[in-house]
Amino acid sequence: MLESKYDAKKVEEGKYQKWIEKGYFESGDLSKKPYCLVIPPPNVTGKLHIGHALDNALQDSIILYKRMKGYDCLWLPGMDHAGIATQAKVDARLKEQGISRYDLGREGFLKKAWEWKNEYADFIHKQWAKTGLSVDYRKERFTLDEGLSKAVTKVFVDYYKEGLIYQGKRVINWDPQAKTALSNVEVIHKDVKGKMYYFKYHLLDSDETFDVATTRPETMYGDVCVVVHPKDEKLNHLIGKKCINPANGDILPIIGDEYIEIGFGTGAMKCTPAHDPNDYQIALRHNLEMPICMNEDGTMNELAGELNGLDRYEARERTVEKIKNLGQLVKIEDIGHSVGFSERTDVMVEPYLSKQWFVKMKPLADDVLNAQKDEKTKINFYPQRFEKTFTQWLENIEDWCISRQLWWGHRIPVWYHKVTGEIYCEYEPPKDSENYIQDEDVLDTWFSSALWPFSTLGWPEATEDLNRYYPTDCLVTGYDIIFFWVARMAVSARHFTKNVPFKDCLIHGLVRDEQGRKMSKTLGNGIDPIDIIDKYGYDSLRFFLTTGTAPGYDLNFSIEKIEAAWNFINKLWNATRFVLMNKDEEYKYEQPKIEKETDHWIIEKLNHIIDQTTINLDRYEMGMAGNELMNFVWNDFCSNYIEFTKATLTGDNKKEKHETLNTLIYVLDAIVRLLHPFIPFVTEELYQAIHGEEETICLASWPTKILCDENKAKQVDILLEIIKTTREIKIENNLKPSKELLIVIEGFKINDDEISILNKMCKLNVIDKIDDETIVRPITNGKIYFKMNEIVNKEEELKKINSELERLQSEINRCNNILNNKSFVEKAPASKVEEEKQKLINYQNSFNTLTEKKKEFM
RNA sequence: GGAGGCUUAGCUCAGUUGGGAGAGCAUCUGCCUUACAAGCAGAGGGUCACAGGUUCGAGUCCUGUAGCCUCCACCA
Repeated sequence: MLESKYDAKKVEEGKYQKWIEKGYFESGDLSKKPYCLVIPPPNVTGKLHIGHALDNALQDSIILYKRMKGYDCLWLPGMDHAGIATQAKVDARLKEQGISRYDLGREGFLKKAWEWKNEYADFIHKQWAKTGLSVDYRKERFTLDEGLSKAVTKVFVDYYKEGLIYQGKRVINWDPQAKTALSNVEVIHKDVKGKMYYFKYHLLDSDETFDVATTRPETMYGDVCVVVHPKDEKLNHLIGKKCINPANGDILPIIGDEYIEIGFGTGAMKCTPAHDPNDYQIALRHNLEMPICMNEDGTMNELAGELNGLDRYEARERTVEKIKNLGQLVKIEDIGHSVGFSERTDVMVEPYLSKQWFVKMKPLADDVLNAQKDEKTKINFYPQRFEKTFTQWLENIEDWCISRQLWWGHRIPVWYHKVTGEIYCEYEPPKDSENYIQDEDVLDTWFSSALWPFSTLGWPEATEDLNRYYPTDCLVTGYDIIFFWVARMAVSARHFTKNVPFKDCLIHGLVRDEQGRKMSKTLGNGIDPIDIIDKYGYDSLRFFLTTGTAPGYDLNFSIEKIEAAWNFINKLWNATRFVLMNKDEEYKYEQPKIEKETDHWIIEKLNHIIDQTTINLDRYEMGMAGNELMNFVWNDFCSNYIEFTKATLTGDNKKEKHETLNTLIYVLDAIVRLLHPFIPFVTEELYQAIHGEEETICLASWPTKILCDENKAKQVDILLEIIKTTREIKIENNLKPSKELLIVIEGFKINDDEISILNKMCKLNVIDKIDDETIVRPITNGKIYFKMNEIVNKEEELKKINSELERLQSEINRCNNILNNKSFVEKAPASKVEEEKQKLINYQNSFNTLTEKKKEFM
């Protein structure tokens, strides 16, 4: 017997271990159609947050649903080494111990990093277990696995040989804390308050001066010229002349370039090719020097003279001071501008000239864009609008800087000949390795993630898994990593597998806090999913996460809604408890016969909800599916159907009672299965309560419909009208709910079953004739007379009748208007016209009923 | 500068081929009724941001306006 309250802790304990032991989540049943998801691999940097919980819950719901639908489901788990993020964490840990990675050396550091990885992988596994992830652990992968590393090497070498990877000296985004290059997407632009410094520049051998503005005076030590627009009438006379850099007294040529916008700022711009991408382009055009004035850690180098070794921000202040002392500081303006920060370390990114490896993205992106134009070769985005985000990024794509000056990651498979400097780039290291030095850098972590859907299945080997499960069916991820990951997977999959990496891409939003703010460490408003699970259970959290919002939109965390989910589960729990406690020793479940009208009614509702849930899950509308299910369970099943059955369950007829139980259990079982993708743990508990502990819902199939008679079902809708009307009458007339009312029904043939239901549900009995005080209420195709022993408050009743008549009149007018509208009758679908006609008849009936009654009060 | 989104009941939000506005929470009234008081039975509450248009019919499609939000790109 189930306890009277749902206890999530008890329910969820131990189930996952059992499921895993029994191998319920293992793929490979070749008799079924394959279905495959690969998990977006979490970084081995820390605990999983609520965003992971959302992402995983959605995937698990899809997988559970598909498994019940009879697919051979592979949900492939794995983790990402997360190069820069993990290295930063390990660095921080070492720092606590008073050592730096340089003390350990590359090998020693990597050992520490693997220790870190194992520790956090363990942590992540525990969290996955708490959230019931139905993944196939036999297929688990890690991005630094041998197989995946092989895939990475192949991709690099092939790209290189095809001329799609090249090495080049460029101004890239430099993270001075991690001391590595970054790609464009790893730079977060934030609006910050800054200062614009205006300096007076002197011409060489002349008294003439002009002003130059900059936000970064510290880069002046890397300036090579001053640029004006050749058509700028105020300034173009300076072209060809020379001026003096106020920061260090260098002589700078003044050149003309159309990059400058006339009228913007002072019209003259200082040019620092090694520390600004635009200046770099100018320098290329004019064949200028590109001196670097900073070190890798963001301090100044010897070019800065006496400021050598100072941090870039301090150097800025000192430089301004210096120029001020020269009397050449014109003004300082407070401005707001956008500055790039490193996504991982959050330090200000320094544009920095350096030699890096790049992927030529344009031709690769074009292949994806072309494939996207064809229904047969495209990725389907849910919601669709994200396709535009995806394609627009690909259309404007820039080359991808893939080398990172880190140790934790896939080492670049490039060797330089010690003597000739010749590049060796092959799948295997050079045989005469003593003559070569391998490139020190590793690859961007996203380089390996970009291969995830196929490298995890064994590519480049032609494995059975790859053959069977690729392309994968769906990828579930947040909109925040469409550029980082989704687009790059699409690119590498198109190039190397000539296919999509996944057929569908379900995009979800972020989980925000109750006020709709982004969760962040600085705000301290993050929600640890484990805390919620401990308090309410995973099922409540999951129901909230999967049904709390429409696809693609952010979800505000809401403890209220978690509680609402808990309440719902508790409701389901108690409904099950009620059904099961009515079983007696002689009872044995049999397929229900569906004879009573109420049985037809609930089966019809069940059929409908099976259809709806299926449709909604097929298009990833978990929110709609969940809400409709909840309404069905709560209203149709609990409030109505269970209440209907009480009439027979409390009676003496055992056979009838058992038949009722058959239907109850039949519907309940279907409900539990329909809800399994949403609330996996409690549905297992209830499933076993129904079928016995040796059974498991993990192997159950998706419910199917059975026949029922819609006309019989419709009778029950009228019965519900009677019940509702009666309850209203009681409240309106201050009658105790327990008081029995006697009624006469016209226009509706009621049977004995229904009479006992009425009596049970609203203390109502049907008689043949009433001749004293009555109230009349219309129902569909008929009316009810209520026998009132107390004297009816005629005034009140008349008021009610009048207002109801008014309402009916306006409804009648509305129907008439529509039906008299020729265009409507001609153009609207016949069913719609018929519907309106039927409504009109009902309204008129009701109107007549009340008009008649009104006369009695006049 | 480019793109996308939002504006619906007091609050948080659903509303998918256009066919009479929904949920949860909150509020009010009445109930311990053989599961559930974290419950049950009722009730109130919305010119669906604004203005046009298409249509027999618009919360839903189109155009414009206003406010808010997000992403991308950015000028020293």
